[in-house]
Amino acid sequence: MASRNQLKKALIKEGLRYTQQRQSIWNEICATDEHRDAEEIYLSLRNEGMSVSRATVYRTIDVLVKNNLVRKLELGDGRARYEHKMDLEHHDHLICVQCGKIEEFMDETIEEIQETIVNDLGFKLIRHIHQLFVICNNCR
Amino acid sequence: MASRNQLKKALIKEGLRYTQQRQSIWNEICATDEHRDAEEIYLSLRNEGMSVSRATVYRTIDVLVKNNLVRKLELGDGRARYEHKMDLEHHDHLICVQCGKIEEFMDETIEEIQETIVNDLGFKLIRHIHQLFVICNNCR
DNA sequence: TTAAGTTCTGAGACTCATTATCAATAGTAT
DNA sequence: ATACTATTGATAATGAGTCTCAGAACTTAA
Repeated sequence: MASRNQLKKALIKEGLRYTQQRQSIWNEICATDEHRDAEEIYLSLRNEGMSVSRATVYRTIDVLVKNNLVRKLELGDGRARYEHKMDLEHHDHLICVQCGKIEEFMDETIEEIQETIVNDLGFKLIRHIHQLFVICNNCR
Repeated sequence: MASRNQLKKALIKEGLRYTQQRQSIWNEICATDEHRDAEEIYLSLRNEGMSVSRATVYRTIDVLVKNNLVRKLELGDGRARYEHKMDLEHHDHLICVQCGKIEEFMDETIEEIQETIVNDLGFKLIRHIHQLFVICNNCR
């Protein structure tokens, strides 16, 4: 469920107004656990009769990403996918190179090793991308 | 050093001809350990007086990537970077979000855990992307 | 509640990396 | 050489994402 408060908090923090379009876009992203691109999100909204423009979808997603309500996934195919961050635990992704299905994984040991690698170099870890491209069980 | 034989082998495998342009591009990519984008590689070639077109640079890089002579890096900023794979050991990347500097890392344990995760799901690991976005020691 | 000021929105123009097109050129085989 | 095939370069096209700007929708002050 999309939280109205989380959205409002983010908008206030950015000095932006609370609008119907912004709420709809946030709702739409929270409506599924799929990993959709901006166009898919836009078309879903249009199908539901919402009147929003592509520009507003992109603009709003930017705000949501910046405020940690949404995660942007770059899979290297030129279209970013988005997932809401309502469920709090961090995870990374498995992507089937045949059917495109995306699943999630999380390994505490990997997370720790990453930190160690970065700290040992005297760097500071900001974020990471860890994607496993696979052939899934349905496609073998 | 760019290996002429490796290139020729790849071209034969693909049913393609050995040409001066293709050799120059392969040479140029092997000339440094930097992580350059297609435009930078193209401009270096032009600066050295080679006559190649952007189109040929892109086309040749595709062949090199497909045949494992070159690795393509997608950093999420819309420009792919390329590195030759002359030195055989696998590695992943650290990218400074401030200055853009790219370094390499490798951790055997992470590699093993990845395999385990994928195998336990009954999938087959094809390739992976593991990028640590950091603030490097120069930028802190 | 109106006027004045501000922010949002939508439509479409624009950007920029990459890909496609196609005529001219170069390589290959007979 | 001749005929055939692949390659190249110039440029047009593509497509995801961003920018622009005029009109719409809020907000605030009077």
